[in-house]
Amino acid sequence: MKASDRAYASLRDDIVEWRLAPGTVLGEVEQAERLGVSRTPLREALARLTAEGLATAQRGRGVVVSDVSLAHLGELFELREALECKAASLAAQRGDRARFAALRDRLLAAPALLTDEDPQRSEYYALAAELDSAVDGAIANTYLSQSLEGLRVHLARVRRLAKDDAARLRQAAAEHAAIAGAIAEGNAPLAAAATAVHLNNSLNHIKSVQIHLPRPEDSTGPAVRTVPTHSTRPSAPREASHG
Amino acid sequence: MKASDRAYASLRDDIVEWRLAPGTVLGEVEQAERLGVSRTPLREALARLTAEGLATAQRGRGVVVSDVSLAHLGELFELREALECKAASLAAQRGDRARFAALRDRLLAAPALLTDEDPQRSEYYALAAELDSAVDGAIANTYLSQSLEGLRVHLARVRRLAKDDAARLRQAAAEHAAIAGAIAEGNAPLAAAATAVHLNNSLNHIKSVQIHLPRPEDSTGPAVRTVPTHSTRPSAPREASHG
DNA sequence: TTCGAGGCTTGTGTATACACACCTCTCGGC
DNA sequence: GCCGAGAGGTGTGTATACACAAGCCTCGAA
Repeated sequence: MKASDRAYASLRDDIVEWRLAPGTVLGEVEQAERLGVSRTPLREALARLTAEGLATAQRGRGVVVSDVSLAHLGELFELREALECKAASLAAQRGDRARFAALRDRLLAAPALLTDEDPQRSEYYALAAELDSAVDGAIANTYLSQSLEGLRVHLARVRRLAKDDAARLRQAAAEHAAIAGAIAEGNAPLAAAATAVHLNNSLNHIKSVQIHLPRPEDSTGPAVRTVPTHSTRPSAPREASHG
Repeated sequence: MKASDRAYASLRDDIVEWRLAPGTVLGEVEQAERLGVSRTPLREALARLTAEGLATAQRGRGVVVSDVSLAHLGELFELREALECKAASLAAQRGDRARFAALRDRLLAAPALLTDEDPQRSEYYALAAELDSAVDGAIANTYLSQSLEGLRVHLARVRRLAKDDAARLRQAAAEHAAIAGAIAEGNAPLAAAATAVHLNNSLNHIKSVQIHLPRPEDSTGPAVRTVPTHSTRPSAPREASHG
């Protein structure tokens, strides 16, 4: 594997797993030494992270780990609603119904996975990822799939804010099952609606749990895509409204 | 300005303006010499292009200008519908109504801009860009704005396929005016619907004009985002269905 | 004591050199 | 005559050195 790939994967994991906190300055020399690569591949890794929105290039200070805040969370979920509702709708039109029916049944049985023996809930999250993957395959749209993929990186990072308890995960499993069921029935509007419901509940859950976040005022500006030379709006985002 | 920025901007323009055709191999040494920069900043430029989806990294052959085909166009417009409908909806909820009312009126008067003295239709496209910009400002969502911005690069490239005539542009202006009007009224569902109508008409227009495209079979795989190591699906996309 | 200017230090931006991998062409063997 | 292996060449991947810009600390003057 290329050194730049290793550096990218390592930094990406460190950010998603919160080993690198938001606001951390990613000095080229420092990170290059830490990861055991030279500055050239590290710069490529930083460029990819910046393009993905996990890091932000700041004038003079170099690249810093991008901020995550409740304010940005509303924005993130608005984009998520746009993409995932569309994806669910397309999957309902094009997907393999049997596959989604099977996923629905497994999701309905998911509460059994939430045992004390799996504190990481890895089995549950694997099942949710399987649904994501099935939707990806069903929509047959590279642009949309890759946008979703880019979004999921941010969502994995945000998951640490959610502090999902067993009750919430049971509810989420039911919501996922509803989505899978709607897709299995080929009911596109229902699939989109079920997705909207699920996202709304997810966001409300995170908001109810996480009232305060570190550094809500220092907005380094989130980014979900490469932005050539683009304005980073410092204003406060409004309340997200789903409907 | 940094050399990498210059290289990026230059290559980006060359691709969007079709001076670099799809499938063109962007050799590092060759392009570095052509643009008068060293390989290091050029590699950064190529990485940004690849992240944006204008170029695709191919194993062994380096980076090539990504392909554009009618098949991919349907996928692109599906993503566009997801993002722009959401954006229009949010703008209707949050936008400055007077601003959009003014835009609506100017768009209704836009057919007067389509004179023979402006074969590039630059005034018209500037007005359309102004609507985009107003929506961007109104939605107050950095994630969504940047996703839209990334999309517009591809749309500018595709515009060359559209061969918009005056009749189509007059119709498009009316559709844009409908969108602006719905936003001005604060009617979110109507704004989304008007956007869906406009996109559907745009896509159908392009399809009706461009039946055949160069190299529809050699699918180098489009990408609208950075993709770490991601599957490029070779299958043919289905018909886009809007509504 | 405070403000400003200048030098130092740190870090990014760029160029270039080197290593390695893959592709290709050719030659030899079957 | 065809297939395979090896050598050469092209091009990417990586490391490193150098230049420059920005920030900071310090020293001097008001």
